[in-house]
Amino acid sequence: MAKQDKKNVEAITSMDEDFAQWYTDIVKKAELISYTSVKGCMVIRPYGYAIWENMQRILDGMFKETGHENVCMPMFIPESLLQKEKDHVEGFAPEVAWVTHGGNDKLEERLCVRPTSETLFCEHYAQIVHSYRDLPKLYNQWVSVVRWEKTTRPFLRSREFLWQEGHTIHATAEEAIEETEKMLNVYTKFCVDSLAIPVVQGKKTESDKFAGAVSTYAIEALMHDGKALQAGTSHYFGDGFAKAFEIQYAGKDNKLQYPHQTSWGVTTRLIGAIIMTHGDNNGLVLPPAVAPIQAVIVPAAMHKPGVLEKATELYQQLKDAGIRVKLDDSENSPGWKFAEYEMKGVPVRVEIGPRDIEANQCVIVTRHNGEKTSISLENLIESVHEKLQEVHDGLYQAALENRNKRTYQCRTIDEINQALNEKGDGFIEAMWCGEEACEDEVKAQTGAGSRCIPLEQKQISDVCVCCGKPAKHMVLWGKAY
RNA sequence: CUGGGUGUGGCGCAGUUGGUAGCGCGCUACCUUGGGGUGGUAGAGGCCGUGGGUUCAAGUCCCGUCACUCAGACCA
Repeated sequence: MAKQDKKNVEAITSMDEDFAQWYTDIVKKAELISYTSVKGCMVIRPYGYAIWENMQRILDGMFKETGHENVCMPMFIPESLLQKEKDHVEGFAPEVAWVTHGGNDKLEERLCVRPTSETLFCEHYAQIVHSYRDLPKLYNQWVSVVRWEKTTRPFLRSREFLWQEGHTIHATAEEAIEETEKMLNVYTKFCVDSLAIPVVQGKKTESDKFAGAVSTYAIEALMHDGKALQAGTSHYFGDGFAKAFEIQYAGKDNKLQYPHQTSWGVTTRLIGAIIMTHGDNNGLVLPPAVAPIQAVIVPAAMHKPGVLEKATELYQQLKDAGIRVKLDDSENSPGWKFAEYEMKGVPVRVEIGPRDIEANQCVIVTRHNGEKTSISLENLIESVHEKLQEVHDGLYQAALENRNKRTYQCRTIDEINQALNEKGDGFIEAMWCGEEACEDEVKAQTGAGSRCIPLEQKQISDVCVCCGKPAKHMVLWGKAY
């Protein structure tokens, strides 16, 4: 038994036993991050950063395709600038970091380290937008921001995190609303096609929307343990920021008017979403589209004549075919390598040894289900492509099944508590009257807060789950990260 | 911010009534190894998060402080 079993158990805490500890084990043992001496600030190690680079590459392509340009704003915001939009500053003030000194001299006005860059974009738009001909501006930036969080967790809630923030400005409200919806769809497509994570699109309730927004849209994902994670947001600002920052343009009719704005973002939190959606007790499981290594070649008996040569040949073939492949010819035993790359979530493993070479074949193992297949070396490239697709589809299906299994439709608060207690945490679909008091009451009594008002509505009942008055929307509720 | 846990070689841990540190993994060298963390021999490596206190004597007791972590409240 026991040797392997024991070592595996020691390597990582079981997710059923302690999900939070399992998560922490994975981020450390898969070498995604390392802690630093500043609370909430982490080193994203090469393997973790490579995942982010792949996400960036894919998303950036999607942004460019929808007409966006990249820019880069400074990281400091003067206090007076942050103050200009009232709701915005109230929302962010409690968690900003301040720069008060330059060298030894106290600054005239303190500078905040950007928690988000709406104010900087607005200041800039006021300078460059004068005519309807200047619109729209479709900007995006890839930067880090700082929010002084109290409780921190790697990827899920760190004090500094990497993200992209899109900021666009349009002549009309219609255009801006269309942009908001378009980017929500871009995020959805990215999560489904690249991360194999199913998401629910919805609108945030008044109490939950972004500080300064008219409306906030979000995609919500359900983690393996039944907790919800906000995976991306897209905000419609109307002309509120434009008015606060005095951005005006002359229309075709030569009348001055206020433009309409949006912003949208996803962060390195998506790496946390991948871990908690696809990971298992052997470690990380990465969706092929963003896996730094898509296939790893493990030679068996690699010092026997011809083995390493053959393995190198396979490596070159796969590499030439555009697959991110690694040949591990280190002195570690094959078994050690198997466990290592499982921990790191490599989607496909290719085993090649003397027996295989003799039969002109190799063994392919898929990470998500451990299935082993012998395939002819003639079909190596096609087979690996097929297997990568299989992993992606398998991951998406499993995540979808978990979500469906953990989505409960409830008519009363008692039903919510019953569902959560009997079946475990998950999404609750229940009706809502639209009153904030009821929203708060549901959370107080069940622990499940409102995640969003799904764009795809269902009629669970006619009355509010809390007060019994006529319902306005179906809300998706859940305990959140 | 509230409440719990933890801080001892690179990592994970032990350290009994206070007497000046021990184990496993990893690491280095050599040998061994055919398919799920291969086996062996010999080495290197720590003043116990940090500041103070009690004591003849502190990893061990007391106070402070910092960090990590877990559960809440808040947020991407």
